[in-house]
Parts: sequence; C-alpha cells; structure tokens
Amino acid sequence: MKIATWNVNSINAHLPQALAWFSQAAPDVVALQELKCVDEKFPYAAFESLGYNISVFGQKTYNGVALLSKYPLEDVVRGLPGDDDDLQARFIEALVAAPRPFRVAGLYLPNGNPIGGDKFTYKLSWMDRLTLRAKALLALEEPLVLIGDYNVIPEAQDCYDPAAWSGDALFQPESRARFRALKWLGFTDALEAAGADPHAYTFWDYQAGAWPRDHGIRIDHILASPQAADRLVSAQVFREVRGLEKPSDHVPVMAEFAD
DNA sequence: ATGGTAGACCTTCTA
Repeated sequence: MKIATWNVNSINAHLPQALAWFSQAAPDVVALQELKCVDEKFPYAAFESLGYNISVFGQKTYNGVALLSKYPLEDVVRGLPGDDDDLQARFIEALVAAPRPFRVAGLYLPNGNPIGGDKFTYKLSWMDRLTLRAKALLALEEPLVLIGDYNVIPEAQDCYDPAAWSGDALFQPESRARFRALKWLGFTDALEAAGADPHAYTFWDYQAGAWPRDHGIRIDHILASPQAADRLVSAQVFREVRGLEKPSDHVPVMAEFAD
C-alpha cells in the first residue's frame, strides 16, 4: 500500500504535472492540499481515468483538500471536528477499503504568519484540535496515517538555515511543541523511520532562487500509527518534481506499507 | 540589500 501526500498549489494550474507524477509513482492513496477550487471545479475525470476514487473538500481561491484512492473511500469526514465556526477546508478523513483497511487523514495545517496575530492563534488552536482528533483515531487501534502539509519545520535539520526562519510561524517553539505533542501520542514520522536524509526538504519557495540554492524546508509529513508503522517498508521524497516545468512549490512524499 | 514569485482574481490576499 503506497500512500502519498502532496500540496499541489492549485490542482487545475498543475494538473499535467500531477497526472504525470500519479502515472509514474502509481500511489494507491494520495492526499492533496491547496486545491484552490470548489468541489465542482475539481478535475474528477482525469483522475478517475487513472483508476482513482475521489473525495473532495474544496474551497474557492484558498485551501481545499482531497483524498484519491484506488480502493473505495468510506466513512468520509470533511472538516476537522471540534469547531463548527471553522469554515476553512483543511481536513478530510476516510477509511480506505482495501483488503486490509487503512484510515487516512489528509490535512492542510494553517500557515500562521505573521506570528502574534489572529492567524498564529488559529494555527495553534487548529493544532490542538488536530491532536484531539488524533487521540480519538488512535483509540481505534487501526492502521492510520495523518498526512499533509503541516506547515511545521520540526527540527533545525529540517531547514536549510534555521536562523532565517526564526521569526516564522513554521518554526516557532509553540508550533514545534504542538507537533511534538501530536507525535508523542504514538506516531512515527515515516521519513525519519525510513532513515531519510535530514535535509529531505519538501518545499522550496518560488522566490529568491530558493530551489537552485536548495533553500528548502521539510514541512510535509507522514505520521503513522503504531499499527501502520509496524508495516512501514520505505518512505521517500520526490525531490526531482520541483525541478520540472511550472512546478508546485511542494513535492510529493510517499510511504509504502506492507500489504 | 527587508528583496523575490506564483495562483486566484477585482486589485489584493495568501503563501
């Protein structure tokens, strides 16, 4: 079972790039973030022709997440539980009905900049709410992954220059502490467990020549429950995707689990 | 040197 996450930065603007990667990497399940479109504008037919079932939680202009799976998607939850006033489309969860079922939550965690403002408060409260949801899901004792764009740089080694990000919401102690609190519930970071390069960045800004200078950060993560981690075979970052024509600013991350 | 680019879209916001 190959499970991937990718912030595509507009699914319609990067549809050819997305389809090319899906064809090459042949993932079984993918969580997409930053669709930047409403449900009706999602390019369903293109992915259905590759054999995927699709659940979308879209939003106009900003955010928007989806799950695509070669197996049926059941028990779909749209929106992170715990706050009915949260209107941002940043969370979608489903049970992947494979021969050995796998629960998958795809998330697009708030950026949170600038620090000290409403957006940072929203980020931290969203993370607290995610931790509550994670606790509830862990209690099911199932193979489970929480995957997506976490907008958190966990450790200094996950950033080309920690000093340059010291004032950024992605690298604040409060953000990193909450990421650790989530992880310490019992999750395994798939890339870490697979022994990936500490500089396995997943995002390079479009600005200031970040890509050619390798000024990247690792913010797209695959967290596996104990029942999933037991079956972890490998994990990888598709770094080369950032060098293709008209890329997203994020690249796919994928983990393989034994069937 | 406080820069730079990309996407959606109403002229600025988000990242």
